[in-house]
Amino acid sequence: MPLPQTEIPGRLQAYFSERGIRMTQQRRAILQVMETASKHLDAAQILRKAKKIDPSVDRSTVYRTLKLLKRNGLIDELDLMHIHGEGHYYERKVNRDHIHMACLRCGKIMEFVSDIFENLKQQVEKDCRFKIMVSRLEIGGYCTACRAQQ
Amino acid sequence: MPLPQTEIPGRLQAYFSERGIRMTQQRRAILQVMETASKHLDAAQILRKAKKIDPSVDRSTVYRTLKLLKRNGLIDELDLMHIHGEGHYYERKVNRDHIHMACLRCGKIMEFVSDIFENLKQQVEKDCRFKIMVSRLEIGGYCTACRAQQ
DNA sequence: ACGCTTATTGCAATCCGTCGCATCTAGCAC
DNA sequence: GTGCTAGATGCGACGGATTGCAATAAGCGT
Ligand SMILES: [Mn+2]
Ligand SMILES: [Mn+2]
Ligand SMILES: [Zn+2]
Ligand SMILES: [Zn+2]
Repeated sequence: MPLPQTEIPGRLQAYFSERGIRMTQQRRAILQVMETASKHLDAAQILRKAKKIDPSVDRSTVYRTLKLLKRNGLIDELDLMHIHGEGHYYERKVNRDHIHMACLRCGKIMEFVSDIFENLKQQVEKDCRFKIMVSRLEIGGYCTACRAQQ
Repeated sequence: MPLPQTEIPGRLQAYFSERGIRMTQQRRAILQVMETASKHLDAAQILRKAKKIDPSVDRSTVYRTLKLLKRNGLIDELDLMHIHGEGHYYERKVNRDHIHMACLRCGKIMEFVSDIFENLKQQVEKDCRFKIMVSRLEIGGYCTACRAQQ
């Protein structure tokens, strides 16, 4: 216990303690990784980063914690159109939903916020009488640069 | 060779011969499964069904053929919000794109066709100057029935 | 501070998808 | 029909993700 772990708990840790979800050294490490990630980490990257904080973190704990975060709507799970293999990517859920676009040629990932997307979700809730908890729109295609060079 | 295999080739088989893609006994079986599927089969189900038509079909051939079909835009790959495990589901691509909704409580999968979805894709193509090849909108939440019984 | 209870963890076994390689076969030229 | 050749297949090995289980530790009551 080198440092007082309670300072700057971060939003994810705060959510855990509010909800009475048990906090462990391993979870603290994984949460910190997710909090500070610039974006779109896969499980292997998360494990590697978490091990740097707490070397005892095991692969299975990473998966279990990701599942927990997902269940609580704190992270989103993405395929990114499986551009780089079959695995999944994770990112901290932010205020506004965004669309992910993946270029099938150069592999670049782009994000896009759209009011029409919000309208669409409202339509689904109304017309299908379906209460939306999580949504994911992924698009594969060709980015401007790649279209230019054919 | 009990039956003449060339009759009623089906659209997928037709596409293959038009494009000069080699047709094998194993592919014929897998394509037949995809053609006749009512919907949303995972790889294990596809393998089992294909084996009934041609017992020699191997797991790896199923995956390789699914990848081929995907590359050619003939099938869509879905997560269905990972309601039943982490695997993927496959369905024959039809004329109009549709949204998939998965009930987090009863597991029911619903489909929905929406003009607003089409508008949204047009917006992405225009505003992001991105050429869309494939898109996938999946929504998790609660269906009418499950909302009723809370 | 200490002990109790129960959720969480690491580990090993297992399951599922992928890949390299030797063999086989579809499709074509004759 | 026969033989040729590139492409496809089955098989086995591999690597990533999941799960059961015994050991561990978080958090609470005292
Ligand atoms: Mn996926
Ligand atoms: Mn569908
Ligand atoms: Zn690109
Ligand atoms: Zn339901």
